[in-house]
Amino acid sequence: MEPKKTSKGEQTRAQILEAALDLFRERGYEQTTMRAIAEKAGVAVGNAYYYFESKEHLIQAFYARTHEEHMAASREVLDQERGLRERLLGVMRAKLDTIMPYHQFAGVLFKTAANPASPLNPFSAESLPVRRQATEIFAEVIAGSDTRLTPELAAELPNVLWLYQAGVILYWIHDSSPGCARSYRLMERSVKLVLRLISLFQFPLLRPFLKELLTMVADLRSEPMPAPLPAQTVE
Amino acid sequence: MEPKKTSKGEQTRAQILEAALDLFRERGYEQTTMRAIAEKAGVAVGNAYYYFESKEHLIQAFYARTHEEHMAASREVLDQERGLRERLLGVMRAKLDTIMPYHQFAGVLFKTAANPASPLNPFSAESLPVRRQATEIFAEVIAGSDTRLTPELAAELPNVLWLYQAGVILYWIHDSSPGCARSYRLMERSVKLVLRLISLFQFPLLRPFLKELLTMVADLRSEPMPAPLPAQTVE
DNA sequence: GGCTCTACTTGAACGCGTTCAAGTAGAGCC
DNA sequence: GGCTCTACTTGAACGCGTTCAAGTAGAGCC
Repeated sequence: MEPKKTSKGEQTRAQILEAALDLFRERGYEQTTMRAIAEKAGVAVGNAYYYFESKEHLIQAFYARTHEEHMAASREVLDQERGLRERLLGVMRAKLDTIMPYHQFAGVLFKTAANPASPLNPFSAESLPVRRQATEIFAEVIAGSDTRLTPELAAELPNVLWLYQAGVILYWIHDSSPGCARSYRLMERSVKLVLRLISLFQFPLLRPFLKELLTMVADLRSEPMPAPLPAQTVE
Repeated sequence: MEPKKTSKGEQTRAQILEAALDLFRERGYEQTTMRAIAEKAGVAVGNAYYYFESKEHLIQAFYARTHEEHMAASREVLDQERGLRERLLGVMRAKLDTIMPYHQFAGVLFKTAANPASPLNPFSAESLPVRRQATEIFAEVIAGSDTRLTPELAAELPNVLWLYQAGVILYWIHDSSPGCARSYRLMERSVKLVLRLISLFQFPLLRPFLKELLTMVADLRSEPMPAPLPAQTVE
């Protein structure tokens, strides 16, 4: 639409981003300097800051990339499978598969992502859109399956599953078994447990318990996580 | 025992640490420079590095301090109460109470603690002693209570409770409600749920489920979390 | 009193993320 | 062709964590 305004800038932006991601892959995040990125991209250091607020913000691009890959991979699974088990398992496996190539710098990613003041923080307002999208995948896992759930459970479950997924990723980040085999095992076994839990909760006996759990979760989510503390500045 | 060897050095070390903690409280972690710490302590910058490997390592001291306070506070509760509910609630409340004064720089704490390559990481080999101690508190919560649990559950539950506690702290870190009221509410409500879960698991109906859950948890814990990835250097 | 050894201490210098004042190049208008 | 405006670009400089070569002071020994 406005090719004049963007084309040149967009190109520079892309050059910087590619240079950054290449170098991150090659030698890791910490070992990559902004000077090196600028040099590889053929621009001045200052220019990188014209396009990206900070070194951390360069990660956000990579983040988005992974997310999109996962969405695509999930779509395939969800178009194929009808069983709740297969759908959940497929989506979870797709997630691990997508992030596997980046395992070596997962730590840094997580470190910045975990900072409450960071825009990369998955609970932050800035990443709400991505979080919502990710939750929607789980909503689809449930909605498109041949298993019928009580409405209350179906309403809150996607958020719980998103949290569950975050837990698995947390384990994965710390996992250095070959090929992250332990993470895959955790994922498979815990999916089974999650499904058992879900079917258990259909028992009337457990209804009051489920109800309390769900209202708690919903209540805690109700007020969106507030903005980063003003006192705390990101470095 | 060796007062000669240590006294002078220990004193300098203490000076630096106090200066650091004071400044952290006053203006936060990021805003405090090593130069400022050194100046306040009346030593040269380089000297601070003789006693502490890095700025991050200064946090570890604070970490240890909090942990000890919590142990003391828990002991009081555990000496008083016999009910499982009261004991767990008391220990969890003590935890929040202990860390509350440091809420403002919890973010930074967590950020470094979350880095798999950091010595502060609660899963790291370096913090195993503290983790074990913390888990032992939960073991005592159970052992000293008037509630009888199946041996398998009693064996694995402390670890699960430690993880549960970590989850609550994670929420607290991101909580900016006044006085962290939401965190306290989460804690109280989730303790109730945990207790219900525990009693639910005494039903024979749920035994196989419990068994699978426990073997999974035990299995994942069995191999200790390996050393930090070699590729990943801490900045 | 001098020698040696060890535990501590210094501060200049380095590397790197980030900022900012000073450009520059092209588009649009006259 | 010149004027102006905007989008982009530059690289020197700053601040801060960290390192390191060069001390220094006291203890123990002769």
